[in-house]
Amino acid sequence: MTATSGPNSRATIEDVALAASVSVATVSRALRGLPNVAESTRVRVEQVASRLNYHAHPNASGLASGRSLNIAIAVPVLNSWYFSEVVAGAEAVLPEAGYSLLVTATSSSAERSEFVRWAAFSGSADGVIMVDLPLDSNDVQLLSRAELAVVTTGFDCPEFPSVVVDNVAVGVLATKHLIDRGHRRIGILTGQSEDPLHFTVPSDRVDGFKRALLESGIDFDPNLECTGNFTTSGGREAMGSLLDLDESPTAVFAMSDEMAFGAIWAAHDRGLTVPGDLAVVGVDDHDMSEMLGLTTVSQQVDQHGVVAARWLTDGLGGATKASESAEMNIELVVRTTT
Amino acid sequence: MTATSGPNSRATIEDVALAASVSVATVSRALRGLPNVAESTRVRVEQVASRLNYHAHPNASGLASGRSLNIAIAVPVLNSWYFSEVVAGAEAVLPEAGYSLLVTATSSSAERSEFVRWAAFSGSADGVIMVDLPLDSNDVQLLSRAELAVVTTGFDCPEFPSVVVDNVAVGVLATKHLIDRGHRRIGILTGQSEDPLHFTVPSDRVDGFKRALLESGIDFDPNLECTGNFTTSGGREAMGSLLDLDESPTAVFAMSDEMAFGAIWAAHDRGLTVPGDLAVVGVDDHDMSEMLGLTTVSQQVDQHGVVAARWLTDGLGGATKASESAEMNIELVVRTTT
DNA sequence: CGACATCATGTAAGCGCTTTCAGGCCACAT
DNA sequence: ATGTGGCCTGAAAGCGCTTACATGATGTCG
Repeated sequence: MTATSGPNSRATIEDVALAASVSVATVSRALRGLPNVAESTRVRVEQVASRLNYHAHPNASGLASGRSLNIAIAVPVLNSWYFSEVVAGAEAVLPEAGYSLLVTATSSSAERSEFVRWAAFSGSADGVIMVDLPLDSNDVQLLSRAELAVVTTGFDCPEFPSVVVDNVAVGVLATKHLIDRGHRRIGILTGQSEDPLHFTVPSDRVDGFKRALLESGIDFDPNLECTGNFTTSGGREAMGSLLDLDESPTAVFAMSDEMAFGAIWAAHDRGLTVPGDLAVVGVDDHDMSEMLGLTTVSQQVDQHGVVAARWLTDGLGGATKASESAEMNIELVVRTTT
Repeated sequence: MTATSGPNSRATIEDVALAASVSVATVSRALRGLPNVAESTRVRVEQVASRLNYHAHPNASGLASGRSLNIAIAVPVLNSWYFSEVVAGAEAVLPEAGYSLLVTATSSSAERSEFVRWAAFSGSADGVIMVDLPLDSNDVQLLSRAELAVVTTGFDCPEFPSVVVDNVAVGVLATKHLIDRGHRRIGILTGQSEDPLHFTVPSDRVDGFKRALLESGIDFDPNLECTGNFTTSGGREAMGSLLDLDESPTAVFAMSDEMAFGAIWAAHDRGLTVPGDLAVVGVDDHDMSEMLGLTTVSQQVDQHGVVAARWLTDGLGGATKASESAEMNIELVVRTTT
């Protein structure tokens, strides 16, 4: 049909220009809504482009303009409820701004650094969202030097805008709730004990836990702290070991709903009732929490992704803001496990 | 440091060439492991490249070579256990082959078509994985014409290699198990009743269900079929309506674990015990299924993503196979809900 | 010892866009 | 008429790579 190509090969801007009897420059301007194009010309070009199924080749336009129209998101793992919510949130808003989402899982510190180098030097993405992957100073340096927009989620990074939650407040809220219910011997299920990534969420929540105890005059008992790795099975094991203690807790603060599920499971394993023998409060408001009646500190996780992505696209659009940080809301949802 | 650029801007192949005292062509060849490069030269180039933090600009190399080194994956939604497993599986193997993953959620038929057009004409990706998104003939045509590798997952597409499960067998397996346990009045929780996408998984599983009943001489009762939309809350509602029937079922086949969770919930709502008053079998082997003791037909979902991705990268690597289809294993995992 | 592969390297022509720069055209004021 | 400015458009120079193709330097063999 067209002068230079059959229907099989992709139409180029030149095909469109030829068919519309204008120059490639005009096609480029018309299709991108740039000013200084006569309305009649624009319409004609758009019609031809659509007829030819023309899509600008991203590599070519990216090379010429220096922009890739990609946003890269890095998460520790993909197949976990929390991270897939964040990714889904980001994915939901990026297309509106014309961006695509490159997804990478970086489970180790080495992989994270490799990702940072790639993001900083390859030009694959115009912006980066780091989810729960604290950056070391080298990472920060590389990312700052690159002409790259960066937003972090789940941890505060002074150098970049961050989407965060007040995790101390999360710990306080959950723990106070248990104390209000009359509990004095309260266990806590944390994330990793030793964290090579220096992820502060667990320690902040522990701090909140301790603060709430302190304010109520309850001594913190280190024996009641146990690591559940943020997983259901980890929570089950951790809770199991707490329940097998001579003086086992009557309530537990699990710092993720998944660990809370494991805690409930461990209680059932031992014939204990929830909340009769063990009260449980989690964090997240996981899809399954309502069904299980789990009391939890809700954070709208997908919104973390949405906010991070918006921040990036807005910044890229021009209004590059200084590094602020957005604090997301939390809310105690009381159900039947407390 | 280098001749043409400070440490802030990305190093180009020319910087490397200059620093290594060779031509850009040699750098290109050396770094990509092409033949006809002296070993000493290759080593030197690699050292310089590494020192300069050089990464080939993907847009530039993509434009020149016609390859993008991206794989695009499209799923109906991202924040669902099933799809995040598939995506995670694909993401896990692509980096090995040098590919990045572009993730898109296309919840409607219009979005799916838009994705197909984009994939076929933009050149953003060298390959595409369509997950549970049946293609219409127009989609197939566009994708075939584009020089694009395509793999489908979750449905059989004669034109492209497909990663599938024998869903009739799934239905038979689950239903027979319930019949073997002595149940005669068995309900079924299906996906959407009307599916604009022509997604055959639900109907195949219903077929298996009916076949198993037939083989045991049990009449199929349409009143016992209800739609749960593959979600926990949908399953709860659907199961609720079945349990409120005059002649309610003593067992139910939920065609996803999430709906099965909802079914268990609905039983608890009414003070019924599982499996005493209601036996439940699901499909998937969701992370949470073990904890809830759910009997289920397991399919290694993440492997679907792995197989699809490998197929793509292998094919792209040269050995482009004809459109075969890989049938993934299923297995009944008996736990305490039956 | 000259002819001819063989290997290592360089030269240069694009890949399909964006963007700067330089007109051409027309309306309007002078 | 002449000048002036505002619009619209086209020509052309890259963006940073890959990849024929050309070239020189070796080595091999009759």
